[in-house]
Amino acid sequence: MSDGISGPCQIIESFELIGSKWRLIILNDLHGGEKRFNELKRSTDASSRTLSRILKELEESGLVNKEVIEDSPIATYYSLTEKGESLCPVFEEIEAWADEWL
Amino acid sequence: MSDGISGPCQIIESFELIGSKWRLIILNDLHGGEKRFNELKRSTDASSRTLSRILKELEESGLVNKEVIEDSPIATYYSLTEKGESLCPVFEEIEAWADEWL
DNA sequence: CAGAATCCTGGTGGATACTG
DNA sequence: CAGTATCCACCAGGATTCTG
Repeated sequence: MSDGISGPCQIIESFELIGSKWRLIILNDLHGGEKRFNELKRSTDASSRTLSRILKELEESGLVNKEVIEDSPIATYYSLTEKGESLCPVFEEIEAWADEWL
Repeated sequence: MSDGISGPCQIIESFELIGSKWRLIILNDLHGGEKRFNELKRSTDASSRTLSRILKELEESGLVNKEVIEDSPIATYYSLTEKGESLCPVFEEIEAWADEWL
C-alpha cells in the first residue's frame, strides 16, 4: 500500500494507548482472565507504584475493568473490557509477525 | 512467564522494536516509499538528533534499509526492508481496531 | 545534505515505606 | 490486600550548534 494511509495519527494514537512495555505486559496478562492486584504484581514483576499507575491508565482508556469487593481484606479484580478484548487480533498479528521474523 | 497465550514475551519483544511513537511514525512514513533524511525530518517533524537515533535503531533491527549515494551533496535514502514491509498487516489490524474503538 | 556533539528538561519507573 | 507517597535515577527527546 503506497500511502493512501489516511490515518497514521490513528496508529500513533493507538500506540499511545497500548504501546508501552507495561501496558502490553498487563493487557497480555489479563487475556488469561481476571486477576487481582497482587497477582498481577507477581506475574508481571512490576512495582506497585507502576502497576497501579498503568492500571489506572488502562482503566481510563476503557481497556480494563476494575471490580472491587469490599470484604474483610479488600479484593479487587481486574479484567479486560470488550474494547480490551478486541485487541486480540492485533496481538495475534504481532505474534504472527514475531514468529516469522524474530 | 504467564500462561495461556503462547508468546507474551514475543509481543513485548516486538513492541520493543516497533512500539514507540517515533519508530511508528517513521515506519509508517516509509510505507509511502523511500525517503531521505531531511525529507523524513520535515514530514515527521522530528529533531535531527532523534531522527538519526531512531533510524539507526530501526536499521539495526533490520526494519529499515539505508542507501548512501556519495555525490557532491551526499544523499541517503531510507526504505523499509522486507521485514519492515511485513509489518503492514499489523498496522492494518491496529487501524481496524482504531476505526472501531477510537 | 546528513548527521554528530552538547546541553538541558520532563517523564517513566524502581525501591522503599506507609495507610485503610 | 490494594494501593499511595516520597525520593531518586535514568533516558527519551527538544533545541541548538557544528562538520564532512
